Amino acid sequence: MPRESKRALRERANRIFELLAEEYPDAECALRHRSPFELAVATILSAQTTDERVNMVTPELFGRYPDAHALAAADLAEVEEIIRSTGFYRNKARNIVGFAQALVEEHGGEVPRSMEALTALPGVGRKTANVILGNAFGIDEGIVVDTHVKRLSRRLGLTREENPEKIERDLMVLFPRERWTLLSHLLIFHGRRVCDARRPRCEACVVAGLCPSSRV
DNA sequence: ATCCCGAGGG
DNA sequence: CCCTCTGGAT
Repeated sequence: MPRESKRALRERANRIFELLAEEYPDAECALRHRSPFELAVATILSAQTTDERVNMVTPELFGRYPDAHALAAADLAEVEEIIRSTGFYRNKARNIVGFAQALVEEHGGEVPRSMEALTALPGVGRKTANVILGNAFGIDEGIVVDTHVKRLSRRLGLTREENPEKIERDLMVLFPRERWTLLSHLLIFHGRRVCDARRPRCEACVVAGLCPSSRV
């Protein structure tokens, strides 16, 4: 069995992207809020939880603290109480209030638009910054390689690498830049709902026909 | 029992 | 590099 050509691989990869985008039309806006501020805060809260859980607390959170100035002056204990169900709530409360304070003090209350400025802010690492840049500003800086993206990329035969940075490079070559951000969301959605670590449900998978690991 | 759209700190 | 922080889903 001959190895798949680069061209064939790229075509298969982008066909997978299109099928997943069709399957999960709301993947890109699951965390999209009214302003970059809301999106950034919601993204910080989303660490180690689901979008659904974050979306349950954001109405109350942004009802009380509609902008960076309000959140910067918030009472920590109150914020903790509101976001409790998202997990890591003490860290996250400290982070989003500190984030708001940094926005006010260093960026005039606005969310900055560069990877460097974002990752300098409390609670924002590379992954969170990537999501903020992609969803709030349409800037595709890179691909977030979390455990889902890693697992699915390998199962789908998009990479043979193990190292997340090498996986990211392979994916960046395979997909046009304007698909980088959405790709992460699609693989994460699919990883949670269908292609999980324990028992992948190939019979319910829309890209099973394009997947070398599929059992069907 | 185990895993998760992570970041910060020792 | 390894640890901690948390709740919820499965």
